[in-house]
Amino acid sequence: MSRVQAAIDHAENSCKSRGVKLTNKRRQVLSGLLQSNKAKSAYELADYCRVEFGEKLPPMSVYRILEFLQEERLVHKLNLANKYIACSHITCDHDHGISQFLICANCQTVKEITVKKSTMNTLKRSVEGAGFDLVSPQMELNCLCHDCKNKAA
Amino acid sequence: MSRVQAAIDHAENSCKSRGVKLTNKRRQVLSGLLQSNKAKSAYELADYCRVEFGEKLPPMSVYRILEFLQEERLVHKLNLANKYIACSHITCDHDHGISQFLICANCQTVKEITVKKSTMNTLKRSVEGAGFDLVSPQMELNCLCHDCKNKAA
DNA sequence: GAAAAAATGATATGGTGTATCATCAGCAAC
DNA sequence: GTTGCTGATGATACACCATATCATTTTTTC
Repeated sequence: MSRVQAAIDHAENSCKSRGVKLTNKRRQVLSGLLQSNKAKSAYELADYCRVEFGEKLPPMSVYRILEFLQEERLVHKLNLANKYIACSHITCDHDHGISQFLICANCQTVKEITVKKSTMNTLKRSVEGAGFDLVSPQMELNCLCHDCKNKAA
Repeated sequence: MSRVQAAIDHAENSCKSRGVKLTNKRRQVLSGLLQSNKAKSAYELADYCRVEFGEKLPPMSVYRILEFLQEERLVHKLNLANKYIACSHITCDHDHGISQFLICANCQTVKEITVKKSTMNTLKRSVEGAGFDLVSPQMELNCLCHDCKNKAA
């Protein structure tokens, strides 16, 4: 079974146990995100569903579906790029920690890494010292992946 | 002399020594950013100039001016909010270090803090371990300032 | 199978940003 | 001083991301 199929199956179970439905369109959008490790925009996902499944899916619906998938913690929104990506921990059962996203500014490849609690605590203290609280510990970092770096050289 | 005026004078000198011109409109846009500690969009700055100076300033020009101000390191773009803010180190002569921006998700107030080199190096190593390079060490953190936190409570 | 709820479609619109071409202001050289 | 160059600004059009609103379809529930 493919990695994508495994993740979708897992998402299916997760939704069932939470009493919500992973409909066909939702599954299609999710598969569009799983099928690559690049961040995709809502409009790109609409295109993907049209091309791949012959479904006409208006952008509005994609946004609603993405919102649903975020609530179910299956998808992250990358505010830095206005794009979306599948959570890399879909197939984990345990609640995962704090995510940082490394976004390649050239090819949009995204890698999700987790931070050490101690580093996060240091950061939190420093933010609170400045009179602020972290709303979301999610950090997005503008990067260049080594593939693109090598091609550029 | 006001804090804003001092910063503008300093920017004026800096531009002169770099052989570029801080024109009237550029000065107005910069003052719009200096005059508050909130991040502002290009369109908000256009409005500010219209109201404050009676200048009709098309958004296009604002973007060009912001680009110029960024090149002169007088202004930062906050990609997380699609807004702009004056560099808090305009009046420093020395080259300043790595900036983190704490952005209040509620009121848009921004605080620019600098990170310890050691923390940044830890982060850099962890990013490189994942096969990426940091393009810009600028980090933007989604926060809630204590003012807004207290009001909400 | 009718009423209620959830999901999706259709249309319009707003915010951010860029591409392109035209115009204007300052300044150098003659 | 006017010709021509360069940098700065204006005007128009458009692309992309996102939301508001109302209509329609599908699914549950009783």
